[in-house]
Amino acid sequence: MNGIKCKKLPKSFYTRGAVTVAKDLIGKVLVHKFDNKILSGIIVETEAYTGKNDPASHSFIGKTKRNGVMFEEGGKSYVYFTYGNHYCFNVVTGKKDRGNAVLIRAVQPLEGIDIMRKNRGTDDMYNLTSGPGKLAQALGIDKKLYAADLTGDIIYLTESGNAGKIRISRSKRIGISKNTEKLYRFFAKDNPYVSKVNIKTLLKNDSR
DNA sequence: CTTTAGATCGGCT
DNA sequence: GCCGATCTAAAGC
Repeated sequence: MNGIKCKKLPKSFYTRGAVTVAKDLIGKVLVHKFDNKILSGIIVETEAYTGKNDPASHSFIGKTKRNGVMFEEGGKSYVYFTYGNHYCFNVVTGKKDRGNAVLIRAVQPLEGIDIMRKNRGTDDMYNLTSGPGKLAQALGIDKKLYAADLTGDIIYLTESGNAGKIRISRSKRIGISKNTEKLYRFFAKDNPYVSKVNIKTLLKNDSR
């Protein structure tokens, strides 16, 4: 039972382009009902991936078994497993067959913080959800949520009361090697729960 | 404090 | 076989 304004985001929120949705997602709340408990966090960092125009996107190469849900209409979840250890959570956006998605890179823990600590095996608040692999682990997100309906009751996103107060910055994306010039990363300025970025990562993208 | 290397596995270029 | 929309631990300065 989350107190204040918790209006679920409608389907129409998701059927727009990935870049627009990525920006609008900053300050929204990600909710997962896990083991009959509510786990939630305020989204503070996202990245847009725009399908066939975007060599960095998983959907760039066309539809495969792995990325299939990216080609559905916006409003589903795309969860993928990478580097042998990590799940990452994405929101599918745009119209059918566009292959657009937004990677949720960091959230600020809101509800169920004790469970998140247990899931992550640390008590450090700033290390619970400050990265795409970390937040998936903290919120208990895995392959079972692949293609889940984001307007359903298991995993969904809501409005929050104070979204208007957040200042949004943008930058190049992190951890990719193609199409690195695009400013498709959005994050809440000066928020300590944003993923820790080594300046050199951005410089490295820059110089090559 | 900064930097590097290793872990680890599913999907495919 | 190869590589990745990452994270962590441990070595280096």
